[in-house]
Amino acid sequence: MRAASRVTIKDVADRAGCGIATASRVLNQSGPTSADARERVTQAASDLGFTFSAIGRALQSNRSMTIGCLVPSLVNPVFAEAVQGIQEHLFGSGYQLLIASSNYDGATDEKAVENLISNRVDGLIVTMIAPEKSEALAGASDRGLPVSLMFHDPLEGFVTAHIDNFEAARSVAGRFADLGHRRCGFLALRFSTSDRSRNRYAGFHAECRARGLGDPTLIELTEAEARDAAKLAEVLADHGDLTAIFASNDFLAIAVQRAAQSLGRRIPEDLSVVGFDGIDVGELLDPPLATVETHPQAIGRNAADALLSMLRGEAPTQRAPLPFSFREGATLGRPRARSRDDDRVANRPSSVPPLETKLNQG
Amino acid sequence: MRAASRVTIKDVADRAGCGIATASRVLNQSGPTSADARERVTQAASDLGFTFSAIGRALQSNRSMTIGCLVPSLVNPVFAEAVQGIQEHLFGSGYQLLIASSNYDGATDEKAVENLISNRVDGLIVTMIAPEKSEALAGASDRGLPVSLMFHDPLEGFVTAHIDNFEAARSVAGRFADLGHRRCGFLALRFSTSDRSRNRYAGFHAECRARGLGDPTLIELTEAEARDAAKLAEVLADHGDLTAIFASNDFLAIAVQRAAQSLGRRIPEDLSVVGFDGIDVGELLDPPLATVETHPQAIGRNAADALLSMLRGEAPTQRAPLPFSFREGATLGRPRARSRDDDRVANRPSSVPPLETKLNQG
DNA sequence: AAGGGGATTGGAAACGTTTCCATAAGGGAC
DNA sequence: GTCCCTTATGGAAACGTTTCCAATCCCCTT
Repeated sequence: MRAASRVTIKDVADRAGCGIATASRVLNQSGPTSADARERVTQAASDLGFTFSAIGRALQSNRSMTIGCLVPSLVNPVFAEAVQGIQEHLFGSGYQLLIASSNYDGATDEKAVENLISNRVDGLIVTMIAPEKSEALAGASDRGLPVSLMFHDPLEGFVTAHIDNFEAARSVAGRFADLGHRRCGFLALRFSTSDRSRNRYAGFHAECRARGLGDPTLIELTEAEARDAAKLAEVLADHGDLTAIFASNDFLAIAVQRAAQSLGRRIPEDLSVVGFDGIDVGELLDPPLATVETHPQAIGRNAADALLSMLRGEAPTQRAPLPFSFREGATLGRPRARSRDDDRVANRPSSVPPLETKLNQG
Repeated sequence: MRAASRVTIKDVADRAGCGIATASRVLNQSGPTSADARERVTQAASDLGFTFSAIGRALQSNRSMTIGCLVPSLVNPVFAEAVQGIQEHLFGSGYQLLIASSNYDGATDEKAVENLISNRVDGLIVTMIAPEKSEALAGASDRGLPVSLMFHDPLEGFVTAHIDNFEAARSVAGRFADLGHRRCGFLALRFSTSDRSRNRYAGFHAECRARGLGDPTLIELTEAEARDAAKLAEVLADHGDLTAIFASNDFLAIAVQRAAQSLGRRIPEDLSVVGFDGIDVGELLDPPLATVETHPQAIGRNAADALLSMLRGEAPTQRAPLPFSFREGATLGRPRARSRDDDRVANRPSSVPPLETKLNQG
């Protein structure tokens, strides 16, 4: 089948009875041409159904008009939406999107970046396991390839589209404190490989301290624990003293919510749960998940926008973090009134009545 | 910044003190070379950090090693997962994924395909609004470009990775009939532009008839109605006689579920709801959504696999539809026994106190 | 009428590969 | 010692563009 190999500009020129250069000028409107030539060339091009070969162009211009994008997985709606945001922002810019995913694997990550680079992308938009350790990424950036990060906190030498994880997490701790929670937990998956997760913990931790709650309990989950409701319930049971849990993402929060319910703990009466990301599903749950709402599509757009500006030759400038907001949901409430043996647990000053704080805020 | 423009194979050859051809042969292990030459060339290549230019290769081999993929939107997890499936199947094959999305717009669709084609992709994997009407797609296929469809039902001249929408929908109608439902509705969004939706309706309709239920009510929603809970509730109220609704996808089903609940109709006692796709969220709802469970990632893998086989030169062969299964959930039940004033109930069931619903839920 | 200038035009180089083909070198057999 | 064959090697073409530059053509000015 593979019929008449693609029609090239030479075919067009031949049919129009002119030189290649003229055909190129007409088709690109890139130089002086006579009305006559324009007529013949356009006619010939449409007769033949000619389209430019992006490859020929890329070779000669040394620009592929292609942008490489790497995310951990498209199954996670956060990343899928971000890519969609990039996609939409790029539409009409002439740039195409080459995409790769790593499945949260650091080695695949590195290889994928190398792949993208050897495809001669004009720029990169990535979310990696460890951008700060990627030699491929550093090398690319050093050689002048524009790079835009997504979700990562600011990193020396790169521009990133992100939300302020530290601040966002602080605000959650603040709410916990306002409501009178004293013993809070931070739940993380892949803690060691996610700068976002670590920064969220840092912010959460800082604010807990600042509000006199003492250090929150850091609970690191294995993949297995996160996936298996029974195991997660065990973990939860081990931390029965906690009255509020901040999960480093919504999926974890949802898992916690379900595991807790399966243990017979009511939410939020017995346990408050707050997630992070603000995926749509959260709102459909019963009770709806309280979470830090972010806008992945905006992150994608932002990253794409930053990259395009670099591609235009402008100096890379880090932009302000994107806004986040708190989605109230219904999984966050006051801790149950303490029983008498409460102080047994409390090694923290219980001097500040939660109610007061609350009032101050209003 | 844009430092020392990329190192080419010529640079490697120069440094190794040999000709370009030899360098190429060494690096590709594509011909006879002396141990000596091998040594010098590999050394030079690694010294210089050489990588092949995919563009140069593409130009000369007339193969871009790139596959174009078009889906309506990555925000819909069904498509995002399918793309992830493609992605994973392609990893290691040497092919890269160029991706585009149309936002459910037929014109964008067509343009996107043209874009991909002018990027000289070696093959296409697409889900379009109207593949049967796309000139770009037909043209590409005619010229011998391998094309793999996803989700679409079999279409003359193309290979598709799909599930049997007709059969799947029939099975839903069968369940409705088994449970004693007599008046069923089919809820669709973008009915006119979705062959999947139409085929599902066809199957549903056929089985309803076969089981003596009479024709199901076809309810076509506008985007606005689907998005706005209040409007959807109105629509639902207008069809108060229905005891079971089959929604053409899970998001619609979820919306129906919520709208019905807001009207005070209990699910499944007052209304049975079944969705389609089997997105994960459905299981988290209360009650969990009954749905036709499909596996988008498998569809993506399948499409990619079919495409790769065509790229290997094998004749395109349509494969069997992928399996689907029924996820029981808890939104499907027997219709309520009819009361005498049944027909009156149709509009505004204010008879049911919301509290009751609430209690039943606990 | 000749020269000059602007508007068009086409040849050819360059971009980075692969690969065909011819050449060179080395070794074994006569 | 010659010849032939095998093994290595490098030059050059081709892939589809864009663009520099020189050439041509026309028309206008002097």
